[in-house]
Amino acid sequence: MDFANHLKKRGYRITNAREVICTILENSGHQHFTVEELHTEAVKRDKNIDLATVYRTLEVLEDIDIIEHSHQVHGSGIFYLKSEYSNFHIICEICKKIVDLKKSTSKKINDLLKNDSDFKDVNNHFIYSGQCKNCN
Amino acid sequence: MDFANHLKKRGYRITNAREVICTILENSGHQHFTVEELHTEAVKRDKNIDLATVYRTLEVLEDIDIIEHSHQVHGSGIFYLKSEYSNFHIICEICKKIVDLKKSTSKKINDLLKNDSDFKDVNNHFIYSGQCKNCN
DNA sequence: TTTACTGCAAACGCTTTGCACCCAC
DNA sequence: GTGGGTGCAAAGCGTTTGCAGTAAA
Repeated sequence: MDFANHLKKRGYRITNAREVICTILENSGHQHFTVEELHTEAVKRDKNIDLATVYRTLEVLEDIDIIEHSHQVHGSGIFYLKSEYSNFHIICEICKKIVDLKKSTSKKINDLLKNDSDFKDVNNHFIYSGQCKNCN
Repeated sequence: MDFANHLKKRGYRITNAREVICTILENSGHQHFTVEELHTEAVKRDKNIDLATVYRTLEVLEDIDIIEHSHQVHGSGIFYLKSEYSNFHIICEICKKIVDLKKSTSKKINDLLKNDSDFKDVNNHFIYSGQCKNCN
């Protein structure tokens, strides 16, 4: 679970910005972050960390398979720890809570798409939205 | 099928820009357009039509339920005639062809999402992507 | 010492908006 | 005549990039 070490092993340098962002992610549980949120957290620990650096660090962490990102239909990208338990996500338009869908659901959706359209490697980098039970 | 008339009935004015865009859409079959593509077509018929006007006209046509739009994960929005036969769409990352998924598939996906997450009114305004059969 | 990484600022692509003029009604 | 619609230009938003300076190795 030492992300900085993963970076090192893969030939990336350990810098303060990267350590800060890794620490935030390591302690995040399985929270979903916008880049802004992550930047805000990072700045609390080092006020010089730039938004561009956050973007670049996230790109690196995605490259070494620590995190993944998805896109919302409206609004910014969402970053979170890569997990073997989930693929697809859904966000409540009202309370903004993000729910991870079960991997089995993701698989069923991919199968449906494949059978209907004959496409392969269907992209899952977007976030469904709707209204959750509590908001109805 | 007279979109300009629909506009009138709903209290919107008929302007040249609106007529031009309606004509393009009426003759489009069930093509999927980016705003750029639609603007390029519109300019062929009246070189003064502005991109902003295209956006505003599309908003109006969506309001009166003639068209719908979806978002790509990367790139611009896609506009098309509203249809009772399809909901979800998938685009080939390679050849850019857009395929309409069967409404039954859309429904099954919505049901899966609903059962897994307990969300309702699941958004379908995005476009899946993948690689189509011909491109593999 | 070397060059990967950084902060900063500017540019990106798509979309929306403010405004004064114009024309459909 | 009135105000809804327009073209134009500028700004918006999230993201990416160019660059010269900095610091990890």
